Amino acid sequence: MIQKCHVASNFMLEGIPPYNFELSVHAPCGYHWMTPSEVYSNNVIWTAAPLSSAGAVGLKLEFVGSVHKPVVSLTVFSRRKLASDEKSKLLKNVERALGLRGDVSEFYKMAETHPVLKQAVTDLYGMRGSWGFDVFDRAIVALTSQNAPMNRTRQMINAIIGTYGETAEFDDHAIQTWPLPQTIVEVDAQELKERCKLGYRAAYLKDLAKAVVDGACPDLEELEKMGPDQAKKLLTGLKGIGQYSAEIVSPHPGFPLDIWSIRLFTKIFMPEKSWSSLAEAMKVMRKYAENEWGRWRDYVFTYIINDLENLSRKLGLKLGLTVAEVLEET
DNA sequence: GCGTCCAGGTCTACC
DNA sequence: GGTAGACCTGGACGC
Repeated sequence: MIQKCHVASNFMLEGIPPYNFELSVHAPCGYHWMTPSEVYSNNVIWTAAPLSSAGAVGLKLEFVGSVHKPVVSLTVFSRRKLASDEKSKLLKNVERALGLRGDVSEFYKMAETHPVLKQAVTDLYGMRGSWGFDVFDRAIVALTSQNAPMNRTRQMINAIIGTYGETAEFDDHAIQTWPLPQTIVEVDAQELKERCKLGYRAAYLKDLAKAVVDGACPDLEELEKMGPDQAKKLLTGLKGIGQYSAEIVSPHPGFPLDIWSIRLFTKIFMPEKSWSSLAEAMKVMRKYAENEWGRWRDYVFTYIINDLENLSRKLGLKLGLTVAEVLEET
């Protein structure tokens, strides 16, 4: 559905330094920040998000501060004036996705203790690792990442957005964004499977949409209020969401190891160890991440993944997995 | 052009 | 609690 968004509201968002806007919102980990069709140019990003009550809203974010005094000017374009609760939820979700209020000084101090982390922090100074608008789009990314190489994940995501997504027309841009869960609930599972090439994931996606609509799956704000364990337990209780997906969806720190990232992390942090099985490596690496980096383990994950090329070049690490190689391999 | 193999997370059945 | 096999699809590869 196309929403012509004429009504504009402005907000100024201040962050905790250091903050690098481009590194944080421009294709983090080779993916989108909010939606795949967003446009980034010279410290401005045009993107969109789906609001269940008001449809797609256009978002223009312009970085008007500096790394040491970060300020983002946000303009929200909607088809009608947003109610105060809609505005409040939208602002919370955008601020969370920007990671503006996150203080990373403790992480940077911790990173001093390991040469690889130290280098990654130097290369990506001020980057945040947050992304996504709410629980449903994060869950779609998690579901389509299961059992699929990156190219196929992109293909499924593009088909879902292209077929059932919302489009916001604003400020000379037309940005496609995620479908509302209410839309997916109404779609026949077989149609979803065939049109979006989802395979067995179609049933999971439909169940998940129903869970979001019914309230069985809370939004990110509610998940944030829960403890990390409670949020994870709730998410893994949903059909199609296992440990990996729960760590992608949950707003709490996680370490979403998959088949190729486990090779990468064990190579960097446990190069001397040999493994009897992949399952063993996963278990040990997860425990290591929790013990060594605690609440910062998601930052370790994001910084390493985003800095593969630099780390290979500057530290002479034979990771065998630059971004290009990972994309090629997957 | 056709057939085969591979990638990858979760669920289910079974031990 | 641990593990094997099935679930889907597109792309790579060999013939």
